[in-house]
Amino acid sequence: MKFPELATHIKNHIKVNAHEIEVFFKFLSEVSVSEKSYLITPNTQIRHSFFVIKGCLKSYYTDNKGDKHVMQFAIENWWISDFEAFYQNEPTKLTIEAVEPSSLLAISKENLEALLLEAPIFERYFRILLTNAFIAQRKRVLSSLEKNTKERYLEFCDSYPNIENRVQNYHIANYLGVSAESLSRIRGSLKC
Amino acid sequence: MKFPELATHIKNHIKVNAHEIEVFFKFLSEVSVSEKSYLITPNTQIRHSFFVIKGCLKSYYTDNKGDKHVMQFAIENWWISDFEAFYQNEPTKLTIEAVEPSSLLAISKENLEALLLEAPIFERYFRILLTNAFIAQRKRVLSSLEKNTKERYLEFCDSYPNIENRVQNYHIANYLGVSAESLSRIRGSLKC
DNA sequence: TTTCTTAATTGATATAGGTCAATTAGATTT
DNA sequence: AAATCTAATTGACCTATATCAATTAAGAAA
Repeated sequence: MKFPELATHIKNHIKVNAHEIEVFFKFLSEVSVSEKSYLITPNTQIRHSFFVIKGCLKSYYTDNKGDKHVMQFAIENWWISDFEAFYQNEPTKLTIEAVEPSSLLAISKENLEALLLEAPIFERYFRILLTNAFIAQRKRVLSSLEKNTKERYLEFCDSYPNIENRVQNYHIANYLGVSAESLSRIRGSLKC
Repeated sequence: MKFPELATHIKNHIKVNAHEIEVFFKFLSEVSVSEKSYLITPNTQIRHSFFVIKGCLKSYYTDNKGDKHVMQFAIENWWISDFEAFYQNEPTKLTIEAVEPSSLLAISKENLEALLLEAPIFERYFRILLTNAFIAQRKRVLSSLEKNTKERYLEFCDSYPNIENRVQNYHIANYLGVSAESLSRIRGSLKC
C-alpha cells in the first residue's frame, strides 16, 4: 500500500475500502522540501493542500512592518495550506515554510474537485477535517481571550506534542503573539 | 413565501428551487426571545443552530473566575450556535443570550441530518457557511496576533455593521478581550 | 579547533492595558 | 420629579509584556 500514513489518517475518520483509497491516491503528488524552503509564498495562485508524511512546517502571515505571525505548525499527519486562498480561490496571503526537511503529499484544488466527483465518500472526510479545524480555531480565539501567556504556552505544547524540541523559540513566540524574550522568560520560570 | 429572510440568505449562497426551500422550512421551528433571556446555557444537551430573523444575540464562555468572553454576536441573517457542541455532540460550554428581543429560526441537529438526507443540496449550503466561519475565525486569530486594540475595535465595527449602537460597550470589550475601561478610552480617542 | 552565525537569555527601561475607585450619564421605576 | 439602577467615563496606580541592548550559548562552516 502506498502512503500508509495518509491511508491510516483517512481510516481514522471515515469508513473506506481499498479501492476508494486508490482513487484518492491517484490525485496526489509527492513533494519533498529541504529546511527553510517554501511551499507557498504570498500573492501567488498556486493552490494546494499538503499532508505531512515526515517533517515539520509552519504557515505565517508577514505584516507590513515585516513581523511574522504564525498561523499553524504542521507535523506528521497534519494537513497544512493557506486555507483562505485554497477554499476561496484567492491569491495567497501566507508563506508556508519547512522548518525541517519534509516529505508531503499535495492535492490541488482541481484534483480535489475531481476526487470528490469520482469518490464522494471523501466529502465526508474533508467536511470532518474542516469542522475540526473550525473548532480548533475557535479554541485558539477563546484561549487568547481567556488565558495568559504561560497558560497558552502550555496549551500549545499540549496540542503540538514534543514540538518545543523541533521548532525554534521565536517561532513559537510568533504563534503565541508574544516576543521571543517574553517566551524565553516564561520557559525559564517553568524549569524551576 | 414563509421566512423570506432565510430564503434570500440561502439563494445568496446556492441555487435552489422553491420546492427545496419548502423542504428546508419544514424542519425549522420559530423561536422568540425577550431581551436578556437565554437560548443555550452551559452543560446542557439541547443542540440547535439559530438563524436570526430580527434582533441581536451574543454567545460567550464564562471562565472559572466568572469572566465572560464573547465568541460571537449575531444580528439579522447570521447563524449562531455553540458550534462545538452542535457539531461534535458534546455538552454546551457557551451561553447564548439575547441582547435585544429577537425572533429566530431553529434547526435541531437531528432535523439537520434529516434535511440533508431529503435535500442533499443543502450539504453545499452548510459547507459554504462552515468554510466562511472557519476563515472568519482565522482572521480573528490573525487580528489578535497582528493588531492593537484600536485597530481591532475598528475592524470589529466594520464586520458587525452599526453594532456599536446595539450592544453595550462592555460586551464589545469582552469580544475584543480588553477591559471596558480600556475600550472606553479608545472610543474617546477616536471621537477627537 | 577556531571562527562565524544565529538563537536564546538576561537586564534595564518603556508602554499598553489592567485594576480599583470615584464620578457622571442614561434609563427605568416609583 | 425624585429615586434607583446600570453603564460609561475618568483618574491614579500597577503589572505584564514590549523594546532595546548586551551577553551567552549553540550550531555550522572553515
